[in-house]
Amino acid sequence: MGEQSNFSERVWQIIAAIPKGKVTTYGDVALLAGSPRAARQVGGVLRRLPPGSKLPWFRVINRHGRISLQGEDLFRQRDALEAEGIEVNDAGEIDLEKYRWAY
DNA sequence: TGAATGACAAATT
DNA sequence: TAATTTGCCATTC
Repeated sequence: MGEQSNFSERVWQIIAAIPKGKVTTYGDVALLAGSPRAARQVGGVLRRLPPGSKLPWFRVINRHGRISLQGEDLFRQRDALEAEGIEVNDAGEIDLEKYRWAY
């Protein structure tokens, strides 16, 4: 019971460390977690977060600088990002050059 | 135990 | 340049 895999633990810690007002990519989180080709699994971890999670999951976007979520979830993520000063256009795109977390 | 899943990314068309 | 396919692998069922 309770014992989570090392990968999920790492992902949670890394995402918790993303500064407010910055974003990072699924690929970078995977890299930092020690599994460079597990970007897809990072998304998997976030997808399974409980609704009330305090983790800043919304600071994670894809390598194109775009929000990967669709529908209502896309709007929720965009609003959360804009709420901390990050510019997001109507297509759900963010300027990675400007907001990327330099870890 | 194994097949299915998928909030990605790189390669190929 | 954009769309599609392929590779990837932790997790779930």
